[in-house]
Formats: sequence, C-alpha cells, structure tokens
Amino acid sequence: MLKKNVTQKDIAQALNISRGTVDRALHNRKGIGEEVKEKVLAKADELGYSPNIIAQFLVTGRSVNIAIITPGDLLWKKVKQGAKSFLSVLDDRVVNIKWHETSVHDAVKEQEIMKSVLANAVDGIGIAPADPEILRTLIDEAVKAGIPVVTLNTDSPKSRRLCYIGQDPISAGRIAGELMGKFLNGKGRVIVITAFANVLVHKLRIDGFRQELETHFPRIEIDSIHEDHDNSEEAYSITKNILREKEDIQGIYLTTGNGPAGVGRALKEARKCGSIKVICFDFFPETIDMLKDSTVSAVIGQDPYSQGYQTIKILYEFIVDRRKPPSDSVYTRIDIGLRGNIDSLVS
Amino acid sequence: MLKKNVTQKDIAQALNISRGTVDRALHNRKGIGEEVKEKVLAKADELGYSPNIIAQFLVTGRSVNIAIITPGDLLWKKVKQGAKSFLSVLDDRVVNIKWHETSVHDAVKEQEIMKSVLANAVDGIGIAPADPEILRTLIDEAVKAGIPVVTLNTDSPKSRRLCYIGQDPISAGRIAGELMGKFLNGKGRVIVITAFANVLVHKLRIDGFRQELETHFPRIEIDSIHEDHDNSEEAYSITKNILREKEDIQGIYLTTGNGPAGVGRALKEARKCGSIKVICFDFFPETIDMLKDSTVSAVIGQDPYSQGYQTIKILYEFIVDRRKPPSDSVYTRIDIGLRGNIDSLVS
DNA sequence: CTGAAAGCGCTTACAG
DNA sequence: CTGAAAGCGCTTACAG
Repeated sequence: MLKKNVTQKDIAQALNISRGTVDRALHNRKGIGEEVKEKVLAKADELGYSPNIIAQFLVTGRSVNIAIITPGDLLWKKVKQGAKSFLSVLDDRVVNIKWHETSVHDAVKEQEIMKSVLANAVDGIGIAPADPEILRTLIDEAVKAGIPVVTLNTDSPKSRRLCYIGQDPISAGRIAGELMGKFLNGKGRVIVITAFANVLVHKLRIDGFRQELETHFPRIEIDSIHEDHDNSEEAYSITKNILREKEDIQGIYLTTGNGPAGVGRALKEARKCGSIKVICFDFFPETIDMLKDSTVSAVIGQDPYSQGYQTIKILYEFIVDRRKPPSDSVYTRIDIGLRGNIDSLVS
Repeated sequence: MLKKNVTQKDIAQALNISRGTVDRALHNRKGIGEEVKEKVLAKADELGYSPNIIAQFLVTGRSVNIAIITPGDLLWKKVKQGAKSFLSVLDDRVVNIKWHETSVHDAVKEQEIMKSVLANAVDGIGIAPADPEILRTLIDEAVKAGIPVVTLNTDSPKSRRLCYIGQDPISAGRIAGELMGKFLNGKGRVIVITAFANVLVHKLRIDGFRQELETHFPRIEIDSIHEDHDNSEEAYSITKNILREKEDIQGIYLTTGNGPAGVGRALKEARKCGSIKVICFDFFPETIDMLKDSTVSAVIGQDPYSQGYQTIKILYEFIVDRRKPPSDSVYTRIDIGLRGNIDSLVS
C-alpha cells in the first residue's frame, strides 16, 4: 500500500520540462505559456497530484500573524485553549497568535490596543468589542487596510467584520425560557435580572426568553425586569427586596455573569435555595459551586473553546486562501450545565 | 519583531562543528562523545533552539497510520469529523486514517476486521468493541505486538488498551435522573426501558439514574425496568401496554438509541405527548424530531466529535513520542439537548 | 566518534 | 516564456 505520492518532479519528468515550470502552472503564476500550462494541469490531474503542504510551509516560511483582543476574564482561558488547539501538532512558526488583554466594558482601552495592533504588521484580528459602535470605525479601518477582522463573543454588527463568532443571544434566551418552563412545569411567576437593559446582548437574551414563554409556556408570567449593572451587590439587594415583597416568585432568570453570586447569597439567607429556580449564564467557578449545591438550577454556557478555535480557523483560511466563513454569524454551541454534567463541560 | 528562529546550523556554526553532530546530540542518538553532546545541549539552550517540526516532517516523511473500527451508524459521521479536525491544516501525509465499518453488535465481523488490520502495518488502532470480552484477546495481541489500541464509545475494560474515550455511563445515567427529577419537580413514578439489561453500558446508565433519584429525588419511584432489545417495535408495545395498565406513570427513561421512535409512536397514539416526560440518548434525526415536537423532553448526547478528535490525538501523541493519555478513561462531554439548543449541538 | 553531502518537495531569484 | 540551481531546516547513509 505504499503508493508513493506524486510530486512536481514526477510531473516534470513525465513532460520533460523543468520543475519550476510545473510549479508556475500549478499556481497560476505569471510568465508561462498557455499550452504548457494546460499540459501540466492535465498531467497533474492524470497522476493525481496534490501539493505537499509540509514542503510549502518549509520553503515559504510563511507564518500567519493573528492578534486577539478580549477581556481577560475567565472565559478567556478557554478561548485561548481552543485557539491553540487549531494548531494541533504545528507550532507558532505556522500560526502566531498574539494575545491582548482588555478589561470588561473598557472600550477606551480596547481602542488603544486596536490602534497599536494596526500599527504593527498583523494578518488578521479577532476582537470582542466592548462597545459595538465605538469599535466600528477601527474595525472598518482595518478591513479597508486589507486586514480581516472577526468579532468573537460580542459583535459589532454594522462593522465590516468578516463574521461574528459566538452565541446566538436570542436562542440562548429561548433555551433559558424552555428550561424555566420545564422546571416550573409550565406555570408560575418569574423575575428577570439583567446587567444593562440597553446593551444589545442582554436585550436579546431577554427577548428570546419572553418569546419562548409566550409561545410554549403562556402560563408563566414575567413579573418584572431589574438591572444589576453587572454588580453582585446590586443583584443581592434586588433579590432580597423581591423575596420580602413578593411571595409568589418561583423563578429568577439572570442574563448577567456577575449576578448569580448576589442572588445566591440572598436566597441562602432566605432559605429559598432550590424552591426558587435560578437560571443563569456562563460557567464561572462561583456559579458552578451554586449549581452543585442546588442554589442554581441550570447554567447556560456559550462554548468559549469553540469560539477560540473557530476564530483562528476562520481567520487562517481567509488569510491563506481567501476562503469566506460559512456564514455571517458563526454560532457556537449552547451548552446546558446541570449539577451532574457541569464537570464534563468545563474540564 | 522578526527575530529569526535559531536552527541547528546556528548551533553548529557557534560551536564550529558539523550539523550532523548537532542533530545527534539534540536527539540522543548513538555515536557521539559525551563532552560534545553537553556543549551542544548547553548552546542550544543558550540560543533558545526549538526544532522545526515542519522540516522534520518533510525529511522523515513520517506518516502515522491509524485504523478506526466502529459501527457505521450515524454517530460515526461526527466521530469522523472530529478525527479529521485533529489534522487541521495538515493532510494525510502526516496522519493517515483508515476507516473500517462494522455493524452494531456484530462482534464476529469486528474480529475479522481487527485481524485483517493487524495483518497490515498500522501504528495504532481505535475500536468500539461490540463485545468487551470477545475483543479482549485481539486487543491484547495488538498491544503485545507494540500497536497501541484505544477503545472509543464502548470499552473493553479488562483489555490492555491504552485508554477508553467516551462517555462515563454512570454520570450519563445520573444526569438523566437529574433531568427527570427536575422536570417532575421531585415527585412521580417512572419506567425504564433498556436494550439489554446485561450489557454493561446499559446497566451503568440505569445504576446512575437510580443513584441520582435515591440521593436527590427520593420521592420519584422506578416502577419497572423493561428490555426492548434495541428494537423499536418492542419499545412500542412495551409503552403501549404500560400506558394501558398503569395510569400513574409520569416519566420514561430510555437507555437505548432505537427505542425512542417506538415510545414516541405509542405516546402519540395515546395522546400523552408532553404530559409524560421522556428522556433518552443520542442525537439521531428521529429523536431530534421528537424533541422538537415535544414528544421527548430531553436527549443526552455523548459528543461523538470529541470522541473522534481525542482518539486521533491520543494515539498520535503516544505513537510519536510515547506520551501517555491523561487518564485511563478520557470522558467526553455529556450534552443536554432540549428543543431550543439541539440544533446548535448537532450542526 | 565526527564530518561532508545528499535529499525530502517545494519556491524563487537569476539567467537566457 | 522556460530552465538550472540554490535553499528552507532537518535527517541519514556513507566515509573516515
């Protein structure tokens, strides 16, 4: 079975021409006669030639340089793992990834980093925009300069980015609604706690939730929507007040990553753990702990690993051979974490 | 930032010795003086040398040949995708994967294939044993001959396989129990339908389910356990009988992949869809359809993609540099598919 | 034990 | 437009 691979040399010998000419024909390079080219292509086809990528790498010494700009929180670690895994056995001689860390919601810092990245030579950029509008100009600037940009985790929809890679926030909201509906067996009264009601991703996570309830669980009612400004303390006092004032609340839906800790504390103090169903986002350690002690009923994850993997894959394929992503929005898995499977999802 | 990579040539020049000698020192090859070797290693360290894998690939022409033996059902497609994705930009000149298809439960055919694979030269084998005991001898034989074997999807625990890659069936059963408990709000009566009660994986999926209920939902009772012999028709009549004889059944837990279709038909005829909670395994098209029309409440997936990916990764690393897998059992994700997120899990 | 040289499959100046 | 040759970084017979 050791069928030797066909090489350019084989084609050259079969045709009695030079290897350089074969290469030129194969790659559509300038300065080659139409007839020779035809002959080479035909022979290549006949012999079943396919280029040896390894050799190409070696001789071109090509290295794709990609800059990733994201907040440095815990999701990031997983994103990084995923990005690296794209390389598998290769090393950074082939794809070089440079990580730049911003703070959450810090659009100013993000702009600075983006500018400095543009000043240096990069072949592609992945960024999680803190603010879709503020970053838009810089993204478009990069694209105009021929540097592809993908948004990951958060989007800047109106920009000229190659694509968005991350969760579909409406579907994520819907699944939260489905979980709530199924846990409450189709009946009850719930509240929603969001970070900032005017931030798009939060708005959509609420829209999806509402849609799902209206369509499939009409007897579940949304009592009220609250903002905790991504602050655990605020989430705590909101929950505390609700528990005191309203006795009929059976579920809490949080669209914010920092909220669960505060909500959990309030529930524990009121000894309501488990009897009130809590559904929230992102596999942070504190949240996982609460899932395990049943303070939280379900956590929805957004598969940061694939976000990293896809970012590199899509940028690489576009940079190397202009291949377009399969879609304008590449949605990652919506994971459902319960007490019993959460470890298998975060390992 | 274009810091040129350090090569063997650089080390040779710095030390005024030949490149062959540098290579010998770096790779611990025979026939080299102790002092020279020390010097080379020290200099390599000083200059920050790291080998160029690309060049190594090219010159050695090394190709790792891996045979995968699995049933050819639908899970398989995903396994294949995952396996291929390990290569990323590389092609089969580096890792060559040969697929061999058996039928489910056909241990005889599997043995034949395994024998023919052993007769040819392969560097590693991945297999999903239909029967853990029957295959054991052949697995051990391969390992004795120096060919590493991993089991994927199903295990042969007593064999000398390198490791098992797949779902942890106890955890999978537990999560089914958790879902049932949460959907029934901790109270009710359920039945279990399994394929063959004496097949290990099914036994463990039931054990886990039972454990979870006993620990966290003591007021949910298992009414009875039935065998459908992986046959949709049997599942149908079992369900039909149950629905007629017992009015208080509120949940059905299936450990078998072919059962859901039959159960669903019986439920539809009895107009009990949705009111009886059905929890089952594996993202087959029919099952997904029933999830979407709410005949089935939740489906548990075993991440076949990672099973493929990990199989190649672990075999490759062992073959190329004797690296052992992280654990004797590499457990893949336990996915929970509901109506709203199932598409994101199977795409 | 060490060196000089060929070669893996490709690309790319450099001649002509 | 085409060819001859060098070279990417490594490994491996072959001499000595």
